[in-house]
Amino acid sequence: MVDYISLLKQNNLKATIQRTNILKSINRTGHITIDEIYEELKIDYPTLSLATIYKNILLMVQHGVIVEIPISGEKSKYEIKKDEHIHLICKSCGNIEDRELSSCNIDIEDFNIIFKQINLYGLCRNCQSK
Amino acid sequence: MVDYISLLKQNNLKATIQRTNILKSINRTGHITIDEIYEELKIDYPTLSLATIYKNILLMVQHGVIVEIPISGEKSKYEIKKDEHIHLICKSCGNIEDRELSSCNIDIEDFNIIFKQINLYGLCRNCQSK
DNA sequence: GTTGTTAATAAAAATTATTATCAAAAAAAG
DNA sequence: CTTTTTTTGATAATAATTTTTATTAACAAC
Ligand SMILES: [Mn+2]
Ligand SMILES: [Mn+2]
Ligand SMILES: [Zn+2]
Ligand SMILES: [Zn+2]
Repeated sequence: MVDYISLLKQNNLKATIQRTNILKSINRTGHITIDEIYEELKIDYPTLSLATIYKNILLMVQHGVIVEIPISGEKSKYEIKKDEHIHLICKSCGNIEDRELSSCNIDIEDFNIIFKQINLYGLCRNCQSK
Repeated sequence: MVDYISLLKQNNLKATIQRTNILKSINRTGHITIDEIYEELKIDYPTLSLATIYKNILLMVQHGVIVEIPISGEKSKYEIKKDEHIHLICKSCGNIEDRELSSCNIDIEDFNIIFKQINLYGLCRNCQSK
């Protein structure tokens, strides 16, 4: 279990109940859209405003707590910031799986890389056997 | 110079003046947003409708003429579909540069890759020396 | 405990982005 | 040339996102 309060404080953000709940949703699913967070949280927390989620997602991205994963043809998903890794995105079931970045050696000249975003689209193991 | 008429026909799309102009904009800039296409084309072609651009961009993506490049924190750009390559995206000047995919060896098990999307964010040569 | 100060939230409004509708124009087929 | 099909432009409708405003929560000073 992750300590969202410390995580937020480490990144100079106050640990409000809204923020910790957003992080809980993100962490539970691994990768999730803003709409999905809203749908999920408003069950237990009906007064929560969608605008608050947008605002806090943006804030937490800016403060490096979470990262955006833009996806071709659909809405961005968000995940807790962690060691760099790549995404295997299944075109059939939509599942997103994390994999080691080490399976991908990159050698670029004349460019100072700050961060990498590697999405591989295809069929997951499950969907291959159907 | 690219033959947009053949390109469209090869992909079972009729070569309208709107479509060839959209492709011309995309090709001239390499990578461009929908808004930028509209701003650019309406100078020479004031009656062109933004809805027509949205409609044709979607259609040309579906027919494999162009591809969407989703980018963290900003609007998607589009480019002519060509051999797979990676993108070097400068966080300072915003420039997008194509590079060979060969500089990146990928070795994944249990996943059937259909296509790859590799964006490297950082500083381009120009912006490094500032 | 009350006040003042600040920050965060919820609700509402405004703005922006995207998609749908449909008549007119253009292109293709016959 | 006439009919049929496709595409476009204009506009309306919807959806997504941002901004504004009013309310509430937190908390230290009095
Ligand atoms: Mn991930
Ligand atoms: Mn490119
Ligand atoms: Zn799958
Ligand atoms: Zn640059």
